[in-house]
Order: sequence, then structure tokens, then C-alpha cells
Amino acid sequence: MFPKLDPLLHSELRLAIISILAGVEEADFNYLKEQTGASSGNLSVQIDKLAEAGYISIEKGFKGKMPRTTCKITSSGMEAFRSYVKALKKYLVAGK
Amino acid sequence: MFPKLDPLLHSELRLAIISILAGVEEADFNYLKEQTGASSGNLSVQIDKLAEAGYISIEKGFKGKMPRTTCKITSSGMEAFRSYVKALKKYLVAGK
DNA sequence: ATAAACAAGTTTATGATATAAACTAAAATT
DNA sequence: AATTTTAGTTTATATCATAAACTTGTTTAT
Repeated sequence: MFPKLDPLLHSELRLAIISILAGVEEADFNYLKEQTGASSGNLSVQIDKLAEAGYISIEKGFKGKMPRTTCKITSSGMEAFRSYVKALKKYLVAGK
Repeated sequence: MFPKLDPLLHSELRLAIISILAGVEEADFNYLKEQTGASSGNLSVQIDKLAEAGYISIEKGFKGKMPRTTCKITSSGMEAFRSYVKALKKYLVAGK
């Protein structure tokens, strides 16, 4: 009746990150920070977790001389997101 | 862009509890336990939290001689559930 | 009648998690 | 040259979800 929710995605910040990345080609650290309102530290930790799970890829490069971290959702991450959403919807029925 | 999610409801078990209670007049402890698959301990803790927040009411009585705990969603809980669902949906767009 | 098993929970302990605070290193600004 | 800003990472803390252990009382079996 209530399917298990992927704990990696059932987290406010990680879900927001994935939700953003699902809609764009890629996004850098600061864009994610702006959009989510997260602190740098929290964001850093959470993208690492998503990357370790293979849900996103993180690329470190430079924009001019400044470091630049770019994130991209993987196909595995996209799939995980879809099934998370599907599962979650089973919890929301009565809530209109 | 990403509204804050009520942390009381953004929990797998508590969300399942509220989701059930939103659809029925009332439910007793064991029914919730069966439907959610939760352990007694976990369920006990989580309904207490929901009750402390005023999202549900807990009534203790007896069925014959055996103790019986009945839960019911409050109007405040119903409202919280609705706005949680509304908020959550903003996170799910791209996930189909 | 009494011991064993079961019912319905509650309390306590533990391990994971989210988050913030403190820190690092380099670049840009004054 | 000193200060501030950028772009993060690492560490610490406080909360949380969950399970394990316990409690209280009731059936059931001997």
C-alpha cells in the first residue's frame, strides 16, 4: 500500500536539487545554491551524496580562474526521481 | 521556488499515518500498524508527535478488556496535510 | 491455579541525517 | 599590501527515525 520511499531522495534539499537538475542540461554550484537557498556546506554534502549514489555527476573545472562545480543528473538519477515521484503519489491521495 | 516542507509531515511513517487518517473517520493502533508495516515502537512515537502538534487526536479506551488506542485526524492536521501536498508538488514537476 | 504465550502498547538506546559553523585557498578589490 | 569575496570543504552538533527492550495486563494451555 505504501511503497518504500528512496531515502536519498526523500530529503528536502536533495529532492530540490534533483528536481532542478531534472529540468536543465546542467547547473553549477551557485545556481543550485541560489535556487534552493541552501548553505554552501549543506549543498556540498548533499551533492556528494547524490553523486556517490550515481544520481548526478559532478564536474570540477574553472570559469576563468575561479573554480566551478557543475552538476548534471544521470539517467539512473532520472529514473530514481521518476519512481520516487510515482511512489510518493501513493501517499498523497487524500490530501487533494 | 521550493517552499519549505513541514518537517512533521515530511517523514515516511508520519506521512503514511496522516494519509490513512485523512481517508477514514478514525483508525486504531493496530490498523495503522498493519497498513503502514511499522513497528509498535516507531508507531507509538510517531503518533505522539502528530498528536503533540495537534494534527491528530488520540483516544485511549478499551475493546472488551484490552486497551485500545484510536486515532483521528484533526481539522488542523487535515489542513497541514493539504498544504504539505501542495508544497511538495512544486518539487515533483520534472519527474513526470 | 499457574505457567506460558500473546496483545497492546511505551520507554530507552542507537545509528543515521540534516544542517550550520568553522575553516581553507585562491582571486578580486581597495 | 591588506581586506574582502568567491567557492567551496570539513567538522561538529542537534535532531530524527527506527529498532530493541521493557511493561502491563489478558488469554490460553496444563
